[in-house]
Amino acid sequence: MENSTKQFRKRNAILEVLRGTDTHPSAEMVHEMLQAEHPDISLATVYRNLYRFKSQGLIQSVATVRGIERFDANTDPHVHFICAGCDAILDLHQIEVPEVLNSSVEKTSGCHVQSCQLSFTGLCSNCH
Amino acid sequence: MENSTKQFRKRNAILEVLRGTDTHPSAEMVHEMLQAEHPDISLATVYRNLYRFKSQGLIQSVATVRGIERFDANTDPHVHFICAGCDAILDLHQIEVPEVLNSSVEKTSGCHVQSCQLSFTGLCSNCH
DNA sequence: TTCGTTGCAAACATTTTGCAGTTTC
DNA sequence: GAAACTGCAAAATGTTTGCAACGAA
Repeated sequence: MENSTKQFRKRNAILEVLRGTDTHPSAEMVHEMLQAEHPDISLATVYRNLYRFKSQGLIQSVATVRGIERFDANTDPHVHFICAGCDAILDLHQIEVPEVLNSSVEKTSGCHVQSCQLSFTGLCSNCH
Repeated sequence: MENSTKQFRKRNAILEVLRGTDTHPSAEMVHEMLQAEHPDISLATVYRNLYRFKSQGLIQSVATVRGIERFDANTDPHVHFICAGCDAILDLHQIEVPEVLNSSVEKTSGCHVQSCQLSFTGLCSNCH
């Protein structure tokens, strides 16, 4: 399977859009961002491939804002800020994800921890 | 406005259901939990009142699991565990919400922070 | 020819809304 | 009578799926 063949051009374009942005877009935003290069791409294809990438661990879903799922090709644990004004999702690379707590959670709860999400909500600099 | 009058019986019942559980139910779960006492309650009423409570700050939406919003009448900051197996949401009272980071986030990002959410994902004790 | 990918349209699930009927003040 | 709450059904929204067509192996 060679991923640069025509067969996978659209699939790759979707992944590249996600990898080339830090806006944590929704399926529809990805679709819009592809219009210039792939005006004939269907929203169903975007959804299908986002689902596939997520299953493969190539991307992650970082939040659901106003009922809309938002995606991120950066699967390293990192912190997010979600703006209640404009629905922007920003990366907060300065803040550390408290994964050190994972074992503490497992001990006190009996749960098996796979991941840890930390996010802040408020108004971004454009909205306040 | 007396909240025990007949006019508000259903509204209060919805809030009481939420206050009496720690299962972080969805709108439909709340609706089901009300069937015994209020078999004639409509799902629209549940949705309308959940929206109202949320606007009033009486409840909060803690997560969207498989596209379904989940609610919590406990609005104190606390940590959640979300089970990928059975979709249960558990409170992790032992772990502290790192709100101390709020000012640090504000300084480094220029955002105005209103709240901070920390959650862990994995498998609960019933699912592993 | 077999398999995988796509576009389109239909289906689906969750949530919201318009409206008429009822209760409260 | 005005305002608020509710049930019902319809609408709206985001997402998934069936199917036929096409392209690659």
